[in-house]
Amino acid sequence: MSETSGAKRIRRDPEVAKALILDATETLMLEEGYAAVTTRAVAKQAGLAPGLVHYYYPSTDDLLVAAYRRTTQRNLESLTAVLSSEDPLQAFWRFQTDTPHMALAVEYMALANHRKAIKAEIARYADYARDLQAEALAPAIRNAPLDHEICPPVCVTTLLVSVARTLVMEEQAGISRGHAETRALVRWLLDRMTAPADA
Amino acid sequence: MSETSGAKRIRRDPEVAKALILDATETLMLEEGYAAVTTRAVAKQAGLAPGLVHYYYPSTDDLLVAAYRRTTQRNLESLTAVLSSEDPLQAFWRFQTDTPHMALAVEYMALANHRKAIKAEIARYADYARDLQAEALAPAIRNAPLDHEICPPVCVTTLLVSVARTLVMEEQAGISRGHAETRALVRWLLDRMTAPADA
DNA sequence: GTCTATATAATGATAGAC
DNA sequence: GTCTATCATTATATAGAC
Repeated sequence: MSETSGAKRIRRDPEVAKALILDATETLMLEEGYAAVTTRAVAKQAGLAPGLVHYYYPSTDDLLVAAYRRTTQRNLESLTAVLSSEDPLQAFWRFQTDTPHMALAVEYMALANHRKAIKAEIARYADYARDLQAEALAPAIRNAPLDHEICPPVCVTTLLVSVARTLVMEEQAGISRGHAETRALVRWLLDRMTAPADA
Repeated sequence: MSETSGAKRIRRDPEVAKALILDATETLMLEEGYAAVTTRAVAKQAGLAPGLVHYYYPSTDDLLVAAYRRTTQRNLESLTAVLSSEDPLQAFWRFQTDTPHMALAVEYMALANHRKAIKAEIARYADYARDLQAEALAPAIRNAPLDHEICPPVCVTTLLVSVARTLVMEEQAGISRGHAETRALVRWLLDRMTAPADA
């Protein structure tokens, strides 16, 4: 079929085209899951020709790794802002329970289990980020309900991320039992922990 | 190609064939993720012809729902055993941190986000199970470190499941930072909670 | 740099032989 | 009940025109 169905050829800055492709990849991962990230779907979502996706990202793994790295970069910037805010612990909780952010993180985690190229990338960043978070949040934990020996800062961040991840994952899956109570508990604990250390 | 490459036709009890198919589905989900559950892969794993899978489970959704229901049935039996054991809270934690069990649960959760037929099934069971767990574990929480008002039983089970899920998910993805400390903390808390109510 | 066209492989699902 | 053969669809990836 050689009917002139095609779109016009638009000359773009390579960085613009790549950004369009990565944006589309992210949208698809969020809305339909990582399995929906196919050459065609990405191209369609981005309004580009399928071939162009392969031009910039030869294989699907290349595309996914590039998308993950950009997300990581952005997350580190958000994290820096969070940790330098007035109430870092509360800001950290808000950041982790932000649905788009955490939902995307969950997709990448699921992806890590099944794409080796991504797995190494994810593990490296996750371990690094947890250390960074624990170190930076430590000063904000002024009034811990548990002894520092039994509950060091890395436990606090691990627990917060665990609960935030579960709340977001389950909400997306239509599960809500216990969520209101758990959110209330975390709010209560964070309020206590961030209160002046004299209660 | 009509070379006689084929396997012999073995007459089985339908229940046996179905069990083989569901076993293969579970194995694939655990080892390669839900995306690896294709008609052909399941048939190969089960040592059966691809056509037979569709004979029992016309569509892939039918297969996945059947597999999920069998898993659910087994989980409820395990849960009953856990809750009637000597130390239900500790047994519950061991059950939730059992890697194959939790890894499979995580795959189904990921699946729920992208297959509508499964989503309803999962949400229904998850909400039901959480209520069941909270109710049954309540008596075992003899010495809670936090007030019952701010941390009711449903919070305890939600938190335990959240942390167990994260530990298993992350370990599978090659992430380990903070895990040892968090496991130690949970052990410490569970020991306190299950101690005689007089400390 | 961008598009169309196509080679190749894998998928879900069905028809029909045994 | 089980298997083989096959169709229609969709995937990754590449070649080449513009």
